[in-house]
Amino acid sequence: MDVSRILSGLNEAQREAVAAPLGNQLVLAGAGSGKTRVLVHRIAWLIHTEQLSPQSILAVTFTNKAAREMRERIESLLGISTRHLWVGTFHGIAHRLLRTHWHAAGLPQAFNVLDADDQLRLVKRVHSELNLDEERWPAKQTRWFINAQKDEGRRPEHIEAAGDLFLTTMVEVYRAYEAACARTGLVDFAELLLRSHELWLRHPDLLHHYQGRFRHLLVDEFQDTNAVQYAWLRVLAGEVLSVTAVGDDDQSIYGWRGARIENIHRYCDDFAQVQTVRLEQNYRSTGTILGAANALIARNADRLGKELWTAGEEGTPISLFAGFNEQDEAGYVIERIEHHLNQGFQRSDIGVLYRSNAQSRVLEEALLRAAIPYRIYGGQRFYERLEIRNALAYLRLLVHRQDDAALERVINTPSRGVGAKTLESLRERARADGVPLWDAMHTCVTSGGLPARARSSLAAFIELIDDLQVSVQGLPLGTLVDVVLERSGLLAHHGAEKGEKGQARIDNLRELVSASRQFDTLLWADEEMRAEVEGSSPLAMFLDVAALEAGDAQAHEDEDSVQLMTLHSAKGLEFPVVFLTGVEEGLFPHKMSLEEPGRLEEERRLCYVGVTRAMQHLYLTYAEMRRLHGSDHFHKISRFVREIPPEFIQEVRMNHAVERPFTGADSLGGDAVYQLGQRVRHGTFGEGVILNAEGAGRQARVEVQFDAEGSKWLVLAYAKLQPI
DNA sequence: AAGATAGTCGTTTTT
DNA sequence: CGACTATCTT
Repeated sequence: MDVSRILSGLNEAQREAVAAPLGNQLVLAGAGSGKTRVLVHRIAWLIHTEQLSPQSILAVTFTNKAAREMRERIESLLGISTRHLWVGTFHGIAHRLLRTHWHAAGLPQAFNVLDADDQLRLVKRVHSELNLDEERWPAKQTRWFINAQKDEGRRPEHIEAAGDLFLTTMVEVYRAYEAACARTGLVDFAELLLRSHELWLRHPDLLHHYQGRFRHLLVDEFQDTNAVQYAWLRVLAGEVLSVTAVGDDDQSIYGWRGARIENIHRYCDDFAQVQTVRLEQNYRSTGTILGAANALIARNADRLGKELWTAGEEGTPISLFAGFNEQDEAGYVIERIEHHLNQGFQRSDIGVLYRSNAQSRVLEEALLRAAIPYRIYGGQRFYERLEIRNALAYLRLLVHRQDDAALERVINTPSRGVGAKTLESLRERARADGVPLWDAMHTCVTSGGLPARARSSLAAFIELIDDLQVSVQGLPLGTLVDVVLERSGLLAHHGAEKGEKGQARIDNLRELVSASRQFDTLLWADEEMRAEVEGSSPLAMFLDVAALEAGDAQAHEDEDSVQLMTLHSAKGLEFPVVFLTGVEEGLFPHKMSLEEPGRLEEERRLCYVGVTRAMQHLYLTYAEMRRLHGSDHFHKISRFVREIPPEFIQEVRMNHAVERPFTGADSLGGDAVYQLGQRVRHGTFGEGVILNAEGAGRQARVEVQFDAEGSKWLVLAYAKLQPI
């Protein structure tokens, strides 16, 4: 492969970034400017032209998906295996380091990763041990506090809390929580980062080893790094390694969970001779969409400054639609979706975006009614499902008996007569002896202090786990998981759930078996990975994958479908047609963000992200009246819409497609002619008068002012109205 | 130990 | 309004 291939097809700025001499570089990559492409080609360039060996490159991303994509693209560009290249998420890399250097990091070899759900349970337990009132001290708040502290790199002893009841209490819980984690060998997500940072600081020999191994570090989505991640990177780079930071300050939308946009500025100060390259040519959107995006983001202060441009078409104006209410808004979205589908777009070419998840329902219902297949992002993911978490808990116990979080989850699932009281005495025993629950359980069984029945239940549980461990010895991973599901009684337990739930749970558990089998196959096909199993086991490695990667929300759904998601999850994606719904003051920008200017700017960046997802057609829609939390809200149009110059926007006429008089189904299933002002009778609501109408055919709806019930929007096809 | 019921709360989310 | 939880009931 020759060098020209690495540079061909790149624009001047991209080429500059890719072919820069080895050194510190900041790539400010605007939306749709070919950021991933530059990263991938940069790595190829370093290997090819700077003669860096693949193992001397470390590339860090935020999501597993991004890491996977980068790996795949490097492989296809260079035609080499990326096995020796370190590409992964911050958490994944930190985890790998801790697994390798567990001893130096002060962890038990078999430590388990604690996910958000188990973390909350643990916090609750610590709360009750400290006799904190759940009312006054919500566990979620404490979890948030602990994670925020860890994200900032602070241990309890770093927090100045004197005289402040809130802080003193939080620090006390933080301490007790840490002690519980240490006792039971559990490491939460933030801890992975914090501890591997401390690993660098406390073991200069290890740090030097890695500084010798790596030559260059690349970080994607730099604007999303938090304080620990930045510190980790800074220490690792030291004075010897160079760093490519790629990011876009205008797309920083995770400030609320610790991301520090300032890290981009700090990078320029802290690292020597940073060369900055701006990628401003956009290959995604029309001139109109970019004009709107540029104008919008220009309202933010303290930007590094960037203006997107395109060599392409101006395109069509942005459509702005005002609905009466959210149903009306959804009706318009459906109508336009159908229009674009008729034009020849695929359903997957269409993205429907919203600020908060609660908004998805009305849209879903409308899509369902119109029989348009859709896919909704977000929601519960595979490894987060109850039955899967239960199964993983059994597996975790097999690997690591000290895992209290796992033990608590399954000791009585399925129920085997270990109730709340027994569990409470177990916890007390564990607390008194300063040991994990498993050990306390042994003590209780042998030395008494419990009713005979509870003792035999516990003994049976111990035997179950120990027996499982023995009988599972030497089995291939898939079979092992299968046996555990069967013998633990989980399969029967979940299968017995009524309705379709039971079957769905069984299906998911079967899916887990096949996922583990697949993982096993992959593992044994790979020399390198097999080497890593030394000192570990396929099961332990599978559990790590499950902990660090939540999996997809929907099981392989491959039907062409319209894509529904929040603005946050839309980052990094693009669609020929985009609907940005609910552009209303209070909703977007969200009312919680209105007070602090900083948060409002983040909302604006979120809007910028939304607008720049669109390639050809962008729709902004809002509802004049919206039912939220059971009451009506009358929102004004979002300020963000006003911030877009009017020349880019075309207001769509309200009451579109209304035909008056118009026809629709009547109570006998035939067609009837209706008019505004006409009196009608409804089966349940009684008599009323038609005030308003919109849509046509199956979608035709009318607003009826009922004499007794007030006014309601009804779909003619279902309402079975009788003209009077 | 399941099932019913009352009470609460209501951005955004990855790892 | 409706999803989720905690608590009470059988």
